[in-house]
Amino acid sequence: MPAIRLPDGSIRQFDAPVTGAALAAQVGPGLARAAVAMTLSGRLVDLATVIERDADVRFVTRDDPEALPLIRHDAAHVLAEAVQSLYPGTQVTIGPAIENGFYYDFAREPPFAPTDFPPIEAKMREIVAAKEPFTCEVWEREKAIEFFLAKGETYKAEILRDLPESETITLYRQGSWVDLCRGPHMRTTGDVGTAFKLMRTAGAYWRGDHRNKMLSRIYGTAWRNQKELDSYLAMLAEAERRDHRRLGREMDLFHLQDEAVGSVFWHPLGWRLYRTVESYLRRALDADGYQEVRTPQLVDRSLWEASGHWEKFGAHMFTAQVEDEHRTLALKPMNCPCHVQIFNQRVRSYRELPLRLAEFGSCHRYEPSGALHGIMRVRAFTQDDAHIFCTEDQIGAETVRFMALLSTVYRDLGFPEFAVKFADRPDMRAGSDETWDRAEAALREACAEAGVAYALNPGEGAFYGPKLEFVLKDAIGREWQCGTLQVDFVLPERLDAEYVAEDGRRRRPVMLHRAILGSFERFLGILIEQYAGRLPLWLAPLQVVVATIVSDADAYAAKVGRACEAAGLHVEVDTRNEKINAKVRDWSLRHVPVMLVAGRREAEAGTVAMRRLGAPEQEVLTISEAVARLAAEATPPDLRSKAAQEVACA
RNA sequence: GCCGACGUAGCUCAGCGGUAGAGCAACUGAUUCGUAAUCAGUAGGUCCUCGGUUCAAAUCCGAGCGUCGGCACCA
Repeated sequence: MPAIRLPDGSIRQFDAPVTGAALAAQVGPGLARAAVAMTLSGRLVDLATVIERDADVRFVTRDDPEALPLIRHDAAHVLAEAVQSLYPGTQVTIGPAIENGFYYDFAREPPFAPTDFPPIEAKMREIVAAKEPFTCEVWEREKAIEFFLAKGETYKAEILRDLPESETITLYRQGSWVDLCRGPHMRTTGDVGTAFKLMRTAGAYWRGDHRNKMLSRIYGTAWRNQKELDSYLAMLAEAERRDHRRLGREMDLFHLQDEAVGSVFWHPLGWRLYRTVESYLRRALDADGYQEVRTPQLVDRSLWEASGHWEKFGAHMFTAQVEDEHRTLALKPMNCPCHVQIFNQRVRSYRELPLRLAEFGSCHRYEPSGALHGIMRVRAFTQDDAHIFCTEDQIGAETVRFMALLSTVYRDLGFPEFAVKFADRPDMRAGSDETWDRAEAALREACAEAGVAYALNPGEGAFYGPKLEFVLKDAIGREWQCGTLQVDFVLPERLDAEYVAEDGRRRRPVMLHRAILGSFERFLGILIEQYAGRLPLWLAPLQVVVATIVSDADAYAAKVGRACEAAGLHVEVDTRNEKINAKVRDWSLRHVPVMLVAGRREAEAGTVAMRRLGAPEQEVLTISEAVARLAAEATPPDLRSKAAQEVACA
């Protein structure tokens, strides 16, 4: 007979098995009203679950953060019921809770459009108001298949057929509507509440496979209360203002146009930002034992065939024919094979390892049209690429070293936090299973040595080796792989790289492919969004605007501008015949971090009124004080300690 | 590539069969002003492209291109 321990440590003894709901009622009427689910020895289950034996039980109320996935999953069921009652003949497939909401994939021709949302949402609210109880039923597989087939639900039948033998098959009923579902659910559809909203439609392949039929997906968002929903929607609106495509235009950084799809036109200010990051990174690589190289843009197809890229990615490579030579050249889609060519130019000794070859390599890939996204997914981009040729037992030390470098760079550029994923062998791959076992084990051990915690990303490795992915998020929380570290035993073999070992025998080196930013284009897009355009002074391409209040101060403002320039600051002098209000507004909209205002008073006193972007207050300083302060702040982080030392010595 | 939405002035958008519109930006003039929009005037458009329907197309239809949101892809 169950003895049930509650979170406060108290133990309740029962003579017979008891449901969670009954237990809650016994604990107190308030809890019975608030509880929507419970954890039974750590597992989240329905309140209706019968507790048969001794267990730890904790109730989840609707206000708990843990209730959010339940609200969202229940909302997906309510959506499906609403859709099937309004559009008979629509088949249901799957409908999970996701971050911020839920979706449901339906099979229907024609697919749903946002114009269908008002009636669907209205129906959903009816279903919620009806407070239909969720009840769980255990079915036999064959019966369940028959049941769904009889309803014309072929997708559900297919899911059922593919469920492992061991799986208990459960159906959840809400009112007259039934769905195959693993659960858990809350008590009734009423627990979903009213803080939900259908957001958008999308096409999605059945089982995520492009060879399958495309289903019609409806995305929704759902929250515990209206306040949470409102703040989520406000966050999305705010994120729109941070969009790098919008900021790129507002700050005059870059543009894209139809004649060069997927290629960036960098404007002067954007290119300055690019160069600031590039210079910073080049200093970091120079200091960390890398040797920078430069390799060709156009390379004969035979090299790509040898590396295996032609077979796997040939269709996504830009090629060029040379008329009087019988050759096909490809614009390089990546740099690895070229770096191996440099390695292979002479006999290498083990003494040279690890050999780190770096390149800011300009690459072209014919990306599928639907993949393009602003400057974050483009067809022409520049990787901050490097390949480390080393021995198998140097992998750990190189990983430790790389993690230190990457962490420093990310921190300096404003990303103290980042996610790490471990992507292991994909279905389509080069190299034997034994090779993959070794490569994956080596990378796992290297992670342990470097103290890297990661999430698994199964089957997502490169075709030649497992990889770590360093993931950053954009303004609305979409994840982008930026940095990477890949362990490769395959390409050295295919491209016949070797070195002479201590014992005089020839050996294959291991190749570590690694990038920190990934591509400048993507990283700068994320950087712009991360800072919402308000870049720290050292990164801002236009750092200071000197603005006059009256034209009598024009000559003085020019002098202030020259002082800034002399200190290496990127400055512009605004002597337009506009009110200071208008100038402040104009430059604020362009996210210029500092304004130095010069009116009659400042011109007479030899001072400037310094104003930070977005801050209402000002500080009056002498020219030299203002410039010295700004110049110090505009020093890149890696040069700061050095600059401080020089000051100390002087 | 697939599903859907969208494509009108530099930007944001209105117009949805009958001679292309607004606000902001730009340009010109006046104004010399104290920290997020001074006033007035001027100029600016193969209405994405091609084809079709029609007396007449920005508007209706078709195809293409591009962008956006997803899916798939991402060396």
